Amino acid sequence: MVSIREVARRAGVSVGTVSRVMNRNPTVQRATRERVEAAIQELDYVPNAIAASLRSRRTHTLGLIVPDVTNPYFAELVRHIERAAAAAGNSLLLGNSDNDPLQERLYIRTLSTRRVDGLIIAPTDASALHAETTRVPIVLIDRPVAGHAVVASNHREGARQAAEYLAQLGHRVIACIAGPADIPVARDRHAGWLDVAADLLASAGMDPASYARFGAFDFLSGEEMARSLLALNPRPTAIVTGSDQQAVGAMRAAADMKIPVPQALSIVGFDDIPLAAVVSPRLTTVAQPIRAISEEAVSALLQLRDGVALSRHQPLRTRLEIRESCAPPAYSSS
Amino acid sequence: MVSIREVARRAGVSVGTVSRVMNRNPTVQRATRERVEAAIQELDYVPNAIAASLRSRRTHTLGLIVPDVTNPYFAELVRHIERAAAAAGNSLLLGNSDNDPLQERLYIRTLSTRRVDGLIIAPTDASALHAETTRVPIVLIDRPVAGHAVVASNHREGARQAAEYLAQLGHRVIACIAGPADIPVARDRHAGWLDVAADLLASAGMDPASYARFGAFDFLSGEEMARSLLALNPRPTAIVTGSDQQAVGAMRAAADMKIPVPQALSIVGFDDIPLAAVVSPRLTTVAQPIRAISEEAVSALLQLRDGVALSRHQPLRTRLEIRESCAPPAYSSS
DNA sequence: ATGAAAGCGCTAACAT
DNA sequence: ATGTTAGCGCTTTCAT
Repeated sequence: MVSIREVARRAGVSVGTVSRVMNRNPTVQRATRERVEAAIQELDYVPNAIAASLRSRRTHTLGLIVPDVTNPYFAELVRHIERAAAAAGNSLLLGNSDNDPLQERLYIRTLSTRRVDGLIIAPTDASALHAETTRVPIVLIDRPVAGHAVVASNHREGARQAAEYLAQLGHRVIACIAGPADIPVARDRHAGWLDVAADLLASAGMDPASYARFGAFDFLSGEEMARSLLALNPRPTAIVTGSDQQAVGAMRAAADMKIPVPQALSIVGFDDIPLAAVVSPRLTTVAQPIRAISEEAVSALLQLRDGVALSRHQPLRTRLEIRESCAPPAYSSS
Repeated sequence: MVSIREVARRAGVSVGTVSRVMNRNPTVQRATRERVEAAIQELDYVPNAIAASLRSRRTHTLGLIVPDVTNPYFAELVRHIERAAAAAGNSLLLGNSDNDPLQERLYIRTLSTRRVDGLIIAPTDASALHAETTRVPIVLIDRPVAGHAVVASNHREGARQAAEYLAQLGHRVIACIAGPADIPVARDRHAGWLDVAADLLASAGMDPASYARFGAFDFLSGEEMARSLLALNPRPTAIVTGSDQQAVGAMRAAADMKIPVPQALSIVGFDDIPLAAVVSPRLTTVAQPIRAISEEAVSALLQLRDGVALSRHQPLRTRLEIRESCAPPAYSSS
């Protein structure tokens, strides 16, 4: 593989000058620069970023750790973060924590070893971060952990929007399919549901807790929780879910139980992944500003890396995307 | 940041010995190794993989370039490849080509610069690979390009299975929703459909070409192509698609046009992503062995890196996953 | 505006 | 079994 020395020799300059050309140092004379560029072309020189990183202490590489790329929400996140990173001249090292704090910890180590310039993490569990005393700049996504910068949307407010919309439609028995009980994001959304549904349920003589389920964010789990909820008496006329995947799983359960959506059951999703707009009926859902989250996370990380003090982050606004999966309850008394 | 020298000093050994311990060189004595390990612990030493890579000429990093992580098929691929890479002690640098050959070429450059040990690419267009005279080992996924190793399933055979299944059910007017016309994978699947549908269509006096559409692999495109196909006279009673996403888009179009699936229209997907099993009706689809593909790609790449000559790859077998989205045609004459 | 040379933190070859 | 040391390919002072 051709090295910087050979380029220098060919262009008749010193290696320092070649380095300056590659780093766009404006002090090199135009003619010199052109000779060097020609030599680079002719030799098809592929600079060694490893050597550059060792010396400059910059890898121009960001690490991203997500629980599961297979979850469309995170897939969108990965895509936008990758794009933002690339736009700023950075590559992306990807880690899949599989919702396992141990894996997460392991990746933080591995990526630190690789000397990434910074880490973006959608954390699965606070402990991994708490224990880690790393010197790598970190920006969290979705979920705050004390002492770390975070970019997130207002999950509780989002779930509350969803529940309020259903209440306005006339629903009284509104159930909740939440994410894993140990994940704050899931708890926040559950809390948003409770803000609205607790009184409604209680005044009808029911225990709000019995109308909530906690489980994974995926299709299967959503389907199972819906089955359990739809077996309740009185049966809920509406369900607020913690993810679009759970919502689609719930639609599946309803179909199996011959409960028409939205005529006999209203369902609201969360995230607004592309799938939400194509299932039948089209899913009404709480849209997260995934792109804004991604871009803000990258720019915050880059600032951190450059030693800029971060201002406190404002939670980003969610937006209720109204489509077809909700309707007034069948026998609404209003 | 603490360096290997400090660890050596603390353990009372030379840096060479510390290096040996870290690289599991069996020649170090047990007692020595334990002293070194203790020092590593006490100092919370995070080795610098960049320096190690510069010297050893190994980055233990693989590059993966996919057209779009947001496509569930590729998301699954990323996940399995990441896992296989991690199991072999390698990290993963991810690039999203966005179906753009220029982007793809750019990523190949960037990752070469980063000195990845190898590259796994799901190519968008042959030209990017053909032009590139890189010295990095490359393994292709899904789609062959002359002169490169490839791991792929038998797309044509898969689509043929799907079409044959529909023919056996009694369908005669079987349409095709294909991927982009310039992508060989899409053409292969289209060819598999044609193998079965051409005669059927022709003997009924129709032009097979008018029952095929080419477009993107996503929901939206599938929906549009289905609309166009379902406006045909005679209307197709079945559709073979190029992806599960297109199939779900087609189901959406059918729902909008009040055409019940599978009673009046049968639909077969391709890939078998998790979504396929939860939509209503559950999607009958051609399953690709994503995990096998991923693992084989990684192990082939690792072998290439280590200078092992690769044996010719056998296309992997697809499997028709029969679920609920197909039925005999409504007015089957049989 | 450019050259010379030190050195980033490791590994690997060689020495003992 | 372990120490010593050159050097991986760059960037970055420091000279000039």
